[in-house]
Amino acid sequence: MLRLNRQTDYGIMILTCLVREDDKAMPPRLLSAPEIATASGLALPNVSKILKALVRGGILQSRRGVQGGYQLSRLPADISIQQIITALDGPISMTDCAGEGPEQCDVSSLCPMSANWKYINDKIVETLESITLEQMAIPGGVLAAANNDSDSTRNPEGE
Amino acid sequence: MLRLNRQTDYGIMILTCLVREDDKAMPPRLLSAPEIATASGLALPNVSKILKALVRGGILQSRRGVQGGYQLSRLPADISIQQIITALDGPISMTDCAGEGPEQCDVSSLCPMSANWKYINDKIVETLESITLEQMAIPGGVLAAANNDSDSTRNPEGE
DNA sequence: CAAATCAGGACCAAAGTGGTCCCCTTTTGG
DNA sequence: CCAAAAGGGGACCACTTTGGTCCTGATTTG
Repeated sequence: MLRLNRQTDYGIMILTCLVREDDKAMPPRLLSAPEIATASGLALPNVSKILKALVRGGILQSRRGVQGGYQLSRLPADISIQQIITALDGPISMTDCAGEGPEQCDVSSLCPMSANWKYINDKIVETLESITLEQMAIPGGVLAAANNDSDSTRNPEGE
Repeated sequence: MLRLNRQTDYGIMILTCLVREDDKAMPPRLLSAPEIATASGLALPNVSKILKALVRGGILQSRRGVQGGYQLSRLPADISIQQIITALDGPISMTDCAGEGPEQCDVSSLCPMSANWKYINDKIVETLESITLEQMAIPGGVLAAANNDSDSTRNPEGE
């Protein structure tokens, strides 16, 4: 089915919640895990686990202690879906052939597909890299961006 | 990791073997499961399972009985990677949101992402639909096709 | 009728995923 | 200086999925 795992799905949902919260409170403040759990409607332990992974992946910044919490480490327009998927699900690699490492197929003599898989993999990464969290956070945002600017993948100053 | 399962990987490998065998024996003959297992270097029971699924998915045709076997049901240029993946791994659907059925997110009120996911999903299906088995069967075939036919080529210095 | 061959599905071990919990460190404020 | 509020890092386990094999039945040929 080529499905990304539920943690990743939730993670993107959580991040879109953060974007909307930031829009509300313009001097963006830190949100604690319990607050984010409430806002997203998900269970706290799970939300907490996902938030930690997003920090490790460089998507979020955190502060400990009383009044601590999480915030985006970059503008929503500078965070791609690809980066989020990589943070929560590891690097995209459709097959072993398509991966980065030295893990060759053991049947590489029979397999002329390696370069082809790499190309396909790159194409998909490219697609996911071109979608930003900012677009994802508004209904129809991805489609609108695709219509407005069908050539270049990123627009300099959003909206 | 967004990886397709091993059956699918093997399936595509098997099909590229079939393409090459067809090229050898120009009046394309039926190949039995044991022959295909030998040609592909995979274990017979597993190859057999995959071949059956490919028949069910309309990629292969089969004939039973003595001298029976399998052959492609269309020309390699008319079989897309997308069709093969669908036959072996079900329809592509990155998230529940992106699926076809009436399976709405239960939190759809909080979730403006549904249309966005569908768009992303379509984009990936489109990519995989544009790659043919014929291209996949020759080393560098996909890249060559992409260079020749630059319908929507991205920046060459993209990397 | 026997042999070859595909069809369908049962079955099980192994791996992966999802979700929760625990204990530790950091920070703030009385 | 200590207690409370928060995040950090894993361990842990139940559940599902996947990978692979095998068995039984249906077709076809000679």
